[in-house]
Amino acid sequence: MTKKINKRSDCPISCSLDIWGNKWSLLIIRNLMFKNMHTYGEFLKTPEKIATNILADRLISLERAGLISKEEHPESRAKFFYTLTQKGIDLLPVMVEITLWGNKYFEISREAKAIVKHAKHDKEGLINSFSAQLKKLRA
Amino acid sequence: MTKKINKRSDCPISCSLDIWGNKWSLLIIRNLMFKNMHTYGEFLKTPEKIATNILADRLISLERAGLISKEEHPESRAKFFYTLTQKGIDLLPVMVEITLWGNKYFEISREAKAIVKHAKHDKEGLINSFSAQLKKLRA
DNA sequence: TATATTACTTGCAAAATGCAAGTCGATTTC
DNA sequence: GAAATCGACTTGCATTTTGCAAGTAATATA
Repeated sequence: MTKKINKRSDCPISCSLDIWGNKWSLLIIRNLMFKNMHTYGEFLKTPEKIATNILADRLISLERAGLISKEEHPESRAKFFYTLTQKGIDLLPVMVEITLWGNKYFEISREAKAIVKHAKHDKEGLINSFSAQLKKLRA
Repeated sequence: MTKKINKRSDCPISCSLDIWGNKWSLLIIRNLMFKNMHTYGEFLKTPEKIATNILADRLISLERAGLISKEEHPESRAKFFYTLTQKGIDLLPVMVEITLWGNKYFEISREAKAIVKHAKHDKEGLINSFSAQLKKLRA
């Protein structure tokens, strides 16, 4: 397991990276935030193909950092239901800006373009609407 | 040297992380963007203490990705002068949102708080003013 | 009761990161 | 103008992180 996070400095960017500055954490956040995915199995099936041990590790560290929460699945006791905490939901502006930047410099999927379009037209509205939806999941 | 980047998917977030989704790249961008640092030696002296070989590696990969540019130093032929390209400057909104998120969840430096204050008061103005300044450096 | 799902764990290989020391050309000092 | 210093790396090796493949254990389904 990845060992405890030690802050490198008191810079907000450095502190943020200490938590989610790696190849996979923000993709898990993305799945929870924009793709309506909530289970281990769904995260595994993603096109980026995260390795199962890494996924397990990242889920623990994101939970420890307070960005996500692991709860009983409403429909099956064989699964768990992961959601974003408020701290995780608060990454929405970051995720939207990354999406806009990525859109400017890469060929991206139709699905992502829909979010880009919404963001360009009404960024605040997009963030508020996703934020409201995500909060509903945390009953 | 880190090997060639291979895109994991056509998701803008995934593509972005393929370029700068690691512990150090955004800190180098931060140094160029907010701290008026432009040389190898300045990057090394940062409180986060990047290892010299990693710094060299990240500089090459950021340059290859088109986010930074390495030029002659205006004052000495013993140094090089690194600047952000437009692609790098375009990360300003991402960096500002990360800073705001970091501010919400960590104890941060006075210096960073000044940027936070400016961003909260007039985000667009902050971005435009930094953007203009950074462009001037690219003569 | 047998097979399949789901969420992991484990063992090992490969890649990335980190540390300390060394190189090499440009500048500064004596 | 030779010697020391500076600045930007490179190199070798240890540690940590990531990745792959296979296995396990608790539900759930047939």
